[in-house]
Amino acid sequence: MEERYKPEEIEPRWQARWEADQLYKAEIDHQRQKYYFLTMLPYTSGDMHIGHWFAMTPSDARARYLRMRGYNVMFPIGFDAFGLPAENAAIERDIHPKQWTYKNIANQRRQLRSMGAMWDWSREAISADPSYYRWTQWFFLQFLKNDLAYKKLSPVDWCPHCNTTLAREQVIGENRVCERCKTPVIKKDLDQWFFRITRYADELLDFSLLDWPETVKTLQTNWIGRSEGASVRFETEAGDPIEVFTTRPDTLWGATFMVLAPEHSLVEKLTTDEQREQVEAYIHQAARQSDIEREAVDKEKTGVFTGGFAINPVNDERIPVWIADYVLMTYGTGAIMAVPAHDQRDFEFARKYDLEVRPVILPKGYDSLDGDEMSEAIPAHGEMINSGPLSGTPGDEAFERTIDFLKSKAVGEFSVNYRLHDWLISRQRYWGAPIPVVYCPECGIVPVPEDQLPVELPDDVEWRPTGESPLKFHPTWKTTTCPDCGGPAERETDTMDTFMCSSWYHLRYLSPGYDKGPFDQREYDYWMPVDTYTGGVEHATMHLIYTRFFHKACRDLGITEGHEPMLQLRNQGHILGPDGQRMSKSRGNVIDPDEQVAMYGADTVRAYLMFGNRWTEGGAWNPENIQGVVRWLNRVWTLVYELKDMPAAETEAGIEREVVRKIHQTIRHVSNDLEQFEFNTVISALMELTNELYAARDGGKFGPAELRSGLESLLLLMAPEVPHIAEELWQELGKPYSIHKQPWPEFDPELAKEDEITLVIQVNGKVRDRITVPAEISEQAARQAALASEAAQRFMEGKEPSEVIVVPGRLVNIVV
RNA sequence: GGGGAAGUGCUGGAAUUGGCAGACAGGCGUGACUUAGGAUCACGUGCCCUCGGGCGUGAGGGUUCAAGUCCCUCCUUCCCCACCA
Repeated sequence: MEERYKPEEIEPRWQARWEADQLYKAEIDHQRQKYYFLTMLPYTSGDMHIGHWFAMTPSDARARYLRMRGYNVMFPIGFDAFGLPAENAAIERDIHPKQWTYKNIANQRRQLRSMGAMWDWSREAISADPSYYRWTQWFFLQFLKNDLAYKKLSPVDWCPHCNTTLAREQVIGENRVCERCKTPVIKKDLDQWFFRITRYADELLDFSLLDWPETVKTLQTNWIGRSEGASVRFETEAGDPIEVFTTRPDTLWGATFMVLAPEHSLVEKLTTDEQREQVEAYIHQAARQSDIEREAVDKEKTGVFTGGFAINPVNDERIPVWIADYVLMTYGTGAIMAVPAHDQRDFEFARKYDLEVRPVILPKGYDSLDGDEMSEAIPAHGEMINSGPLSGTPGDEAFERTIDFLKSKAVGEFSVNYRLHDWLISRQRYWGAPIPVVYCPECGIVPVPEDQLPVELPDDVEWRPTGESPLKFHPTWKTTTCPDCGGPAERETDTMDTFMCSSWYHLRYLSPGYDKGPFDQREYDYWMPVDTYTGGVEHATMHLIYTRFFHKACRDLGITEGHEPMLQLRNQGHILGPDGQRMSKSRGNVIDPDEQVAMYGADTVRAYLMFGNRWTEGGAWNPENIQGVVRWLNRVWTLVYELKDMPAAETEAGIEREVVRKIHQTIRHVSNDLEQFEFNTVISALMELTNELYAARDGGKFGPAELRSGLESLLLLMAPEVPHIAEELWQELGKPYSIHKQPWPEFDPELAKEDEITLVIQVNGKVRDRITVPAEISEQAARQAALASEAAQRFMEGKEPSEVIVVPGRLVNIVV
């Protein structure tokens, strides 16, 4: 047996053995407590970089630890394979998206295998496989059947030259031009599919069942953006209702004008002939500008008077109606009542266009307010003034009393508004799951019957850019017959948002080959919900909201059980390039895991990723610091091989006790830190134990038998983090295969206990002395020992202590 | 503008959650050993000092016997969202 540590020799060997033995296959076992450990699946737009390893290998270590603790752990993996980046990359390289994607999958699979993780490959799922997206389509049909999916007109960014929809990232620069042909992009209304996620907005705000990071909960809460207020019906002079949402109904009497979004449907009708030219010019410009460079924080408010007027329902006052781009069609109703005295945006607008500012709230500290004199809006709450019958209402009753007033006059009521919109799932793209619907001139929208799923994506399409959606362009694909009447019909040519595929992949892992449903109920009953989910925080508001919605919607359809799909969530940070910048090919700072594994071995890379940065923080990849891990593993390796040649020796009782103590302290340390996702201190604790074993050996008083037992404990604690070397050395010590089937070492608090401690002696909070005392020292004895300290006495300068604080086992502070 | 996270040696980072600041590593320095290896091993390494000690966790203030940790004000960096009515 070669004695040098050669990871390139041992790692592939053990990986092959583990796989041949199906060591990590997760099967239902009702005798054991299950643990579903999920890590976000990779997207297949290229090769993996070290950031994937940073996300996955610590998760693997924790999953392995739980397995050794006796849990029946499922740790599955798959590929998120549909979507626009794949399609674009394919176009760039002039290769079919499918071919390109599956080529990437093959390489990613190889890369993932080289990690030595405990993936259960028998549960692999790929979202672009027909056997997978058949069920993505099936979920769509369930939503459609139960009124959770609907169609409506919605604007998209459109390139008039390429004649195609553009995704947000394909619209570039301040002038918003098409990334391909540089033509200015326009908005175009298309009939698209939506999911009613807003129906679940309130439930999604409830995180009581979740052990999730506060940051993610806050991000989701803000994203959903619930605000309470009133919905109030204004009317145009012609009698058309203009519905308005306001969080400040108490300021209704101060509404001196209204503002509509330029896209609002009533603009056309309200606009008078004199104003028409100006209004149309503004609308045209706003359509181009509405999304431009929003970073321009203090952008000056602009707008145009329509010439039309509306009636304020609380006082029947006639107020002018303007349009302005600071009112968004996508929030609320696309129309606001403007109260310049109490809203800063309205105030700026009013001053600019010389509109009336009328104070109707008198906050504490003000005797009176004069609209002409004000220099900014006063948003504070307070007593209502100039408010007709409600004048004099105190601030804390203003909201409710106004609502009551609105109800009594039947012009408004309490209302809740959300920032969250319904989920637009239509994509005018090729590389996605086709939406399983046909359009029949006789029967309208007809769902494809479930027994005809999947609606397969054709391979023989022109996927190079032609100005048409590839599915529309296909000569025959969209031509079909109506499932209802049998007449000629056309297929929907849009595909589904790829977030739809990833909203339920954790369910497909349960039974990836199952063909009677999206998952096998037996597997669901045993494994679900996901116990731990790990991945990047960048998914906080998209994927992680969608998957929660998906689960809740499916629960209401009787498909899933429980209220949440993933109980515990932990996010890792990002690994940056050695230059501290985000890794990118153009910067040339990408760290390729293949190269690192070839250079150092997978175990070293794994351990370094855990050791080098805090997992939740990430940081720059430092090519020097990895040497510490290289040396550590070499030292462990050397120590195991040195054992063979060690002369027999008696171990001194004290030494053995010390090592055993260190082992048990390390068990506690490593166990706690793995539970807490604090991987850097896991590795440092293992290094400390290694150093302790070396020190004991070097003392010459540590016999081979004791060293062997110390090493066995060390290897067991190393098994989750560095699985290959642990397995190899475990075998070298003559222990039975596999170390990964061994139970986690038991922690014994008695054995971890220190006999002696260093008692810190402070005078007035400053450390003056340290003495070694028995660990069990009484408070009284500690106090006496401290007062007896010469150093302490010197600093007490003969004064009497006014107070002596004893922290048992730690320190004594003498206050004089 | 709103929200979130974080500021500790030359670097990555520890600190039992209010109790010895700098564990464990990297780097650097000095030395040992050399058939030179991706070496290895030993010792040292926050700053200042009159060698008693003094000062030190972004800045300033506060609470406390005791603050990296708690409170207030401010500064800096990174991330997310952005006219939210």
